[in-house]
Amino acid sequence: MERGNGTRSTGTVRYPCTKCPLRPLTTFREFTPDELTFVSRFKRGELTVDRGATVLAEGSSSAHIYTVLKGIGFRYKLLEDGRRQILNFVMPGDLVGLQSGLIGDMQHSVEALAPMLLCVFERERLSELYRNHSGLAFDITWIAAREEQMLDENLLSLGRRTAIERAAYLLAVLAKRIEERGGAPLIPITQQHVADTLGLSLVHTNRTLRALSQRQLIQWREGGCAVNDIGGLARVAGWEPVKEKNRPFV
Amino acid sequence: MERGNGTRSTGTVRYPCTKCPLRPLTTFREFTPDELTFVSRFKRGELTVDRGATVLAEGSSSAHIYTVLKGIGFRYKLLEDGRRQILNFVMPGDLVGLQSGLIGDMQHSVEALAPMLLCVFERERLSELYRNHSGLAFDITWIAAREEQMLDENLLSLGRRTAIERAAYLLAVLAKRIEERGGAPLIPITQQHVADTLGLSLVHTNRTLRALSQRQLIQWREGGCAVNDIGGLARVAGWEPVKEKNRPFV
DNA sequence: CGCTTACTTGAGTCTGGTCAAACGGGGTGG
DNA sequence: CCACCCCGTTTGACCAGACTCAAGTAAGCG
Repeated sequence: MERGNGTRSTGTVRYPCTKCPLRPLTTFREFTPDELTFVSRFKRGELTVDRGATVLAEGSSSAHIYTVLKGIGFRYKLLEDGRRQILNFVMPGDLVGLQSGLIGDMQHSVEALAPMLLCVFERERLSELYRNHSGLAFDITWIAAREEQMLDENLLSLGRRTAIERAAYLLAVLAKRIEERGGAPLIPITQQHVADTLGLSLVHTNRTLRALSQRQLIQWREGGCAVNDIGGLARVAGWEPVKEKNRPFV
Repeated sequence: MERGNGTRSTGTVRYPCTKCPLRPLTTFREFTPDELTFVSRFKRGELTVDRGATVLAEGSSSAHIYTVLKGIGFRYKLLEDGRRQILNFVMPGDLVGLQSGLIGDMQHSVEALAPMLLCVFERERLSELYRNHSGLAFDITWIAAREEQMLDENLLSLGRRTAIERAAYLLAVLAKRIEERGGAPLIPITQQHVADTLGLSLVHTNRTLRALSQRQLIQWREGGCAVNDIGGLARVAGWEPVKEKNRPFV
């Protein structure tokens, strides 16, 4: 049950907000010049996190809030005896640490699945944002509500879908989200991650994934899962993907 | 699989914000006079919903947002074939319909478990709130983040807890939330609701609840579940209840 | 009194869990 | 260069927790 600790470093700012790698993507909305100026000052630095390293740990209360610029991570919780549940995955445009930023301390941990680059904001200045840029404040709430929707979907999955439906749903969603962000069609995940997301054992997860492979819907490779047919997966899961557009981000 | 449709009526305003039944509870924070004035104007009416009636339906896009004043409801989603998953319960102080208010349409339904009284706000005026009362805007985000935390816990439960742990966790949380709001120590729930929350079959839920009864932790009565020992349930679940204080609400 | 709703209980089945072992690729130290 | 090890994946055999089907009970109601 070894979980690496890797590197976690704050380097120089390589991406000023004016060159934010998110803005070109059609998934995301535009900023007004005014907002852009504010956000530029709001940003305090960048954080790089290696695969397997921890971004935020349960119980800690970070002074920062992050926006994912690159890479993929996952949020998870542990039970006393080590059972792990992955709650959701975070991708470019998602906020990390909002819960601790607002309520106090983190009730979950975040770990990088693929090398991540995060934009750092100071939690202290959040109220300033709320006071002076209600549009951005609105966006933050929007993002929180969107996360809530995803969690709702995940709960439906865990509670009422069969193993193969769950797996199909998970991979379809991940592939879609990666695709929307212009990423390669390879989900950098191990079967242990899938198991901990779906609430299944590793062995049964493996058999379930093989079943999906045999139906030509996915291929398992070194380094992750290649999705051949998002629509096919969605059909297995009984789920209808909806393309997301003009999503806000900060 | 019959699910009643009941009554859903908008009556006169019985509780002006100055006499809001939530404010006396220690769980909730105080308003500033300024905020109180604004919220009073923000409130557009009250909505009464019978037990079993629908507050909001999946797919609809309501022009309103609600705060629960009295009663208990639950949010749920359905799969094509009728499988139902209860996502969470809403209680006094919780916001209902925020997702549709921000993002567009509801991705889940809300039904009353015990007769509900809700405070009605217009979605249109939300941006006004964000512009002029950043404190309240902050609170709304706080509430959304808190809901996220609860969903995280529920996911952990569904994914990694055993049947009896899940049941104990659910009942402990519900009892605690009801208690904090000054309610009677009786959860007005049927075993079918419990089953649909825990992702279990009705039969297995029944056996699991009997096990909790035999351990003297709960008693099942006509009308719901009486919790004898929240701490005991929490211990079974491997969960630590944390008392919530000064929770914001709108 | 018959009907419905909610809870119980029994019996047999099956999905998914556990234990155990093996395989294959990549890295490392001898 | 090879032996060894580690990690992630794969497979088999067996077990158990949870599901389904079926039937029965008890309380509430028109």
